[in-house]
Amino acid sequence: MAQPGWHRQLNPAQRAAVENLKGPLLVLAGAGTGKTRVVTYRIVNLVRHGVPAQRILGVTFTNKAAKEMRQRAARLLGGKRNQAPEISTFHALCVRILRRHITHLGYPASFAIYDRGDQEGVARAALREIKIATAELRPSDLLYFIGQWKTRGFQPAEAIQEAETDRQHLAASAYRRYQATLHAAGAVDFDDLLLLTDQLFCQVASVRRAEAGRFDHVLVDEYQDTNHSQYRLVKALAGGHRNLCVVGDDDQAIYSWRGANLEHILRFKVDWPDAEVVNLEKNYRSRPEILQMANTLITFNSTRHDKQLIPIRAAGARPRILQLEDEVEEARAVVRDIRRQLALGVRPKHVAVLFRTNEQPRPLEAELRRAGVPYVLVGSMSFYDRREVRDMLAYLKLIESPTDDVSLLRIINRPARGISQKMTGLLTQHAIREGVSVWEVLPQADRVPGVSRPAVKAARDFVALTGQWQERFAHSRSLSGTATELVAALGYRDELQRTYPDPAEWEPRWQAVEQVINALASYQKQVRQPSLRGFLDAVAIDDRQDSDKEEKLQQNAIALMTLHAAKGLEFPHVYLVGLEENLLPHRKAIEAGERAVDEERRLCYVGLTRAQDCLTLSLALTRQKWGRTRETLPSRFLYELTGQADHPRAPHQPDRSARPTPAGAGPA
DNA sequence: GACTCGAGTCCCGCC
DNA sequence: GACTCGAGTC
Repeated sequence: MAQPGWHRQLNPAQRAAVENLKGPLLVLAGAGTGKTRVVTYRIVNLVRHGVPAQRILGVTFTNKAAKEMRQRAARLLGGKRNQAPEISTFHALCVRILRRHITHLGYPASFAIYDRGDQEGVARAALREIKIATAELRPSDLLYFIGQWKTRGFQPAEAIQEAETDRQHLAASAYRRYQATLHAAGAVDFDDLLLLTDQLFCQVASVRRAEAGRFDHVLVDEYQDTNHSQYRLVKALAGGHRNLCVVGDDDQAIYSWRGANLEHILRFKVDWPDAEVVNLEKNYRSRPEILQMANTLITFNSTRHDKQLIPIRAAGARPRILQLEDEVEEARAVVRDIRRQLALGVRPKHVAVLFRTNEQPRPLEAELRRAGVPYVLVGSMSFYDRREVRDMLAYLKLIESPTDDVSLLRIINRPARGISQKMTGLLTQHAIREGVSVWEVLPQADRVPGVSRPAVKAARDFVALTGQWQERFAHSRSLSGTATELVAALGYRDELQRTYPDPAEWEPRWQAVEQVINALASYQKQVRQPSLRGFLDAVAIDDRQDSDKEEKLQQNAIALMTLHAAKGLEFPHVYLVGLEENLLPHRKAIEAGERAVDEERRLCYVGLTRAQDCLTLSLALTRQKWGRTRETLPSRFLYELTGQADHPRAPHQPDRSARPTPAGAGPA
């Protein structure tokens, strides 16, 4: 068979990964070794060899990755829509599976998906119900514990067994309550999407067979980031045909804190003994000087597949290290340098500033604004946190799933309709006692002791109103049109104007409402069979149709983002700021011990390997922390990556008098 | 029950 | 520095 043109563009290792089509395959791909290209070409090659595209499943972790892969595959396959492979994130895949089969687990098919804000409400209520003072355990702490358990696959019963400290015991019993509340409300949280799908596959063999039977080939990107449930899902989906290809890099495992287990990629050969292994080491992205730093740094980690990134590109500039007085000076120096590059003709979109924590970009933003340099802060999802947006979504959620108590309680008196907090409290308590949702109590509010007559009427009116809009949405030909009518009928705009007389206050809030409707409009334009539930699912799993962030990234602007958000991306010019002890590696990681610091080192490694041509590292000698100026210490990673640390694993002795002279360090 | 005020704590990262 | 929480006050 004649080889298509792209075949010649692959090196032997890549070709092996693309051509070996049968059975399990592990592709260990370092940073910048053409991983995405290999996955996409492999899909294309499968289709060339007669596998129907829709029988191929590609799984990624982020929507961005899924979108990119989908677009590339479509381009190479000639873009026939009915010929598209199924490429989605783990979460999107699970939502689709659960929508079809979740009734087996006793949840309604119209289950709501709770986001972080909703979860906090449920957590708070759970703590209150079992009489745990928030001083002992705050809702956010509880959610942290629950997240830890869920991403490791623990049900409440197992969590109770597993609990050691007092706090863990409290949290474990609150977890049981929390889960019961979700179940009663017909709702699931984000982690449940994976957990329940796994549970479904275990308990209902016919469902597992049906879902696994939809595909002949499964490909998984970033396999080193799979958690317990994801690992089991992959096994369940690929166990029959065994045509499983996983791609990953153990040196880029940076998500253990959300349950990712490096073991999964390290033991792939044990799980699939007949697996072939392909190593991709040739790096097409970065200059050798950058790779040398990255290679040197990562050897300080002990548990890893021993491999090196081999540079393909010609020599370039040596990475620089800037040392500044404080974080404001650091921001100034970085922005000054960026402007210099821009003046030389570098395009803004080719520059990224990377940092460890979300408080770091503040001074950078200030400097960039002052300098008039266009920038985009990637990953801060403030829009969907806004009160007005959450109100609108709560209305839509309630219309879609009336048993969703969190949404109901959010808007039952917004705009004010005479159901006071006290009345709501009585209704909620009654619902808990009866073991039903608040929605079911409302029509019989008169039977609840203490509820006033006007409140009874208001409750009934509210039920009627919701029912009416359920009807209208059910028969709606334009979701955004109906939503516009809903907002008008609610008098939401008047309410905003009443609450915030100053136009500077209410206008942006009103615009937020309009943006929800815009998002709905763009959703129904993009999807073949739009539904309210489909829109809410997309919003919940972050598959934002209006994703203006991404548009901005395409636009010509400097990208500001965390190291975690930068994974998978590349830029000609990269600035990695804040290379200080307690920041990178983060204080919490240092306290947690060596393994956690290893993950920080991988995080730093991810940052270094984002750079194609120019890499600049920086640190500040002092930094504001909680309102006080504190002295900092240079990051141990600076000593390691410049080859100034003893090897391997020299005990790190932070010492201000023995400041490193990291090559090229000095004021800008 | 709504309010102020001071103490104590603090967000590391995200689908 | 910003935020939450609980004590204390009206």
